[in-house]
Amino acid sequence: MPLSNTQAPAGDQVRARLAKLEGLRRSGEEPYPHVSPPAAPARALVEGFGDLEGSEQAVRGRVVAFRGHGRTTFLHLEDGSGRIQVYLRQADLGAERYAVLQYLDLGDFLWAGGTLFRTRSGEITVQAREFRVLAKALRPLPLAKEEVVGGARVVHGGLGDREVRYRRRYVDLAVHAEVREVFRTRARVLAYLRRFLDGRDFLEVETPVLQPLYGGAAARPFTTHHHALDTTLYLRIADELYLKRLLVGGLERVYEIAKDFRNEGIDRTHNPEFTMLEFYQAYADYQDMMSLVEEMVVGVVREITGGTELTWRGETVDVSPPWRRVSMLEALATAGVHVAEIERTPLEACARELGLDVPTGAGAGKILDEIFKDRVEPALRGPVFVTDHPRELSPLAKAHRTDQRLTERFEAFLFGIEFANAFSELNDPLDQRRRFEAQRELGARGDAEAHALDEDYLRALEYGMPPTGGVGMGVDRLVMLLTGSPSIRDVILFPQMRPEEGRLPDEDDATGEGEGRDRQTRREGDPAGSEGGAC
RNA sequence: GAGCCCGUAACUCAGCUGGUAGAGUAGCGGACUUUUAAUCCGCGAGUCGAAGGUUCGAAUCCUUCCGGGCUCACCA
Repeated sequence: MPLSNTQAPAGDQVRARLAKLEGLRRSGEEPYPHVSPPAAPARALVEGFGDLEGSEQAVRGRVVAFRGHGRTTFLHLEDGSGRIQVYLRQADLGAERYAVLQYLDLGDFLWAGGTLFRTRSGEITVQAREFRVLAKALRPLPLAKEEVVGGARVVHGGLGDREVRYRRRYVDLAVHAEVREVFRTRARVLAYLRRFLDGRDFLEVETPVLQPLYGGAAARPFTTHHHALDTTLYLRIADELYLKRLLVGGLERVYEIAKDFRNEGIDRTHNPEFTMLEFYQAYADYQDMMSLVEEMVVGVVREITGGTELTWRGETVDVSPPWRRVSMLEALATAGVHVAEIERTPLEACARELGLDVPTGAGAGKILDEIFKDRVEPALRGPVFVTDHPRELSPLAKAHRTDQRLTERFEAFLFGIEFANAFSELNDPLDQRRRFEAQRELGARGDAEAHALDEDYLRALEYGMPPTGGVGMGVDRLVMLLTGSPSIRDVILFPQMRPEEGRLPDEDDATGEGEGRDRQTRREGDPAGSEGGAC
């Protein structure tokens, strides 16, 4: 038994629980049975109490509160539906079974069966005739206690350290029902988006995560290597170019909910891997896509909140269509910046005047974007579509039908956060080649995020792609807004963190140095072993 | 990458201008047959993020490092 090794560093609480584990076994209670007797959801019993009072019922879940009173014990079980109280009496269970309760802890999983009743103080409760341990917990959970003070719910305890909450999400989830709720909402958002697109004849597809050439966005990629092909592969930064190849192939409406990977900084709105919804519709342009985005967003807001208002960080907006649509140049003019020419020299002068740094190697479009971000973006409370970006910034967007300096593009903002980006997709292969070449020049001048030239994509366009509207939507950001989460980390179950230095000392001890090393050796030796092995 | 802040028991935190640690919850022991932050009595629990330095003496002061948060920058 490696138990002794685990004990010392983990402290007295783990030690006590290990002792109780043995106590359970000694009393003939299997601490980790394979199955559970059937049980009802806690909420079903509470809500259906009117009809169920006095009936035999069973519940199961995690022990989240425990109050012993000598020959009586009250505890609360929490399952996926909610909480319910269980009342256990020595008189009902018999002295021998009742004594087993001393080996229970907060955090254990338990099944209990008995009569449903209401206590003197009014709480719906199962008066247990029998119980079963379903799984023993060896580490203490920082379970919160709640009290009601003057009608307000006051929570004591819980897990506050954000680092621990993100790193040990299982604890965060186990202890905070509201965190579980965020991820249920996330799932509902995803389901709604699928339903919305499926209902409009979009086909859900899957395209490569590992790509020989990355593209579809301006970003630095993660690089990896395929051994058998002996070739460099990149984790996708976007699936755009693949989806548009499908348009060439005659799939007129496609979408993908894709994990994208960008080798960039991490902050409140950026995680290195994130979920992007991209959808493309043949015979549509960016105006059509604006309408579709409006419809989609108001639909998902209705789905989640029941209304059309969204509140985030103390601000409330109404997402009912139509949203404001403002071109980049108009917005700048409104902000007092009049841009006569999209030329490098006057723009640079303008940026300098505003006290902005002009990155070396920045083209006219980039400078315009800088000015925009500084003067306009912070004031965009939304919902709003910012449209018609300069060509240079949008190498995959079709030139604007009335102004060749611009493209037919929009970015959608809510609360100043950009959550969608869309174009009338560029389907002129010759223009696309020129744009790629311009990007290559930017790259040569040191822009690490310049788009790569993708010959196969150009070849695809040369076969002919219908006029198409396309949208990329940041799902995580959308979920942030829908759940009132201030950080993207609150809507990603396991956000990227710096690796923990080594393993926890007590876990090292539990596994044993030698065993850990063994395991690694075995894994590394495996391929060689199978080559020359018994088979 | 820059600035500010944080890291003390399982959890939430206190520890002033240096004298090697405290509270509540959780845990352990005891009392208690309708409690609900149950209550009452008692007890234990900590490489004070890490390493150096100053000092007779460091959780406390200094330096560096590690990890995190916020703001900014970067990032459509």
